[in-house]
Amino acid sequence: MNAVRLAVDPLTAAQRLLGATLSCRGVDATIVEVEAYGGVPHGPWPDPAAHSYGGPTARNAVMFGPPGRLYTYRSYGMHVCANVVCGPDGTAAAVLLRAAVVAAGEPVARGRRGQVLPRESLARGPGNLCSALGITMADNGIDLFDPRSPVRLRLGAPLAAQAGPRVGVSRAADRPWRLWAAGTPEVSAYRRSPRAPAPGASD
DNA sequence: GAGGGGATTGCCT
DNA sequence: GGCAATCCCCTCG
Repeated sequence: MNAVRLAVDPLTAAQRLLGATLSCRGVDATIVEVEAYGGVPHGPWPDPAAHSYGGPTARNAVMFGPPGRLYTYRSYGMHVCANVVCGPDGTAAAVLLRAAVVAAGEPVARGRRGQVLPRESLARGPGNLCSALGITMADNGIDLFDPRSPVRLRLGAPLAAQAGPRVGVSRAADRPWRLWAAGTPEVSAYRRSPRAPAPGASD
């Protein structure tokens, strides 16, 4: 079981997910950009920007469960974003998948995106990644290492990573928990949240 | 039961 | 760079 390799802190898990292959409904994609998220204030990785910061709720319950599961949430009412749960069972942590390179099933991915796009844009951005792979809210909580699952994850040799601040978060905006594979054009553009305090302000 | 916010995206000027 | 689209979920009364 590869899930044990994710039973670690979110930043280490994020590093291990760079270069991993995600397979879903006819498309294989190599993960090239991720963001680490932690949990509750008094847990091992307090993170004010994480959905799990306020404790378990119906929405974020999967984040508190065992590693290797898929945590999906709806963003701004229209996009689905996918996370890989990490950390030991009982802790809250996850890694948001922000961009991937489509390695197989490109016509399927193009059909889902429904428009003419350059190859590197097919799964760039967390919402677009889920769209290209066909991941929906119904996939929340599934085991990514179960051969029967419609969404599968295969860990490989991690890629060389660069780090920077997370995109779009309004709290702990300067924490460098966004990792991407050096030199790939598929990584999403950096946008600071409109609600984030000025750069350099304390968490 | 109502109200507000958000780990986004693409199109507008 | 600005902004609208859109839907849970969470919080509060």
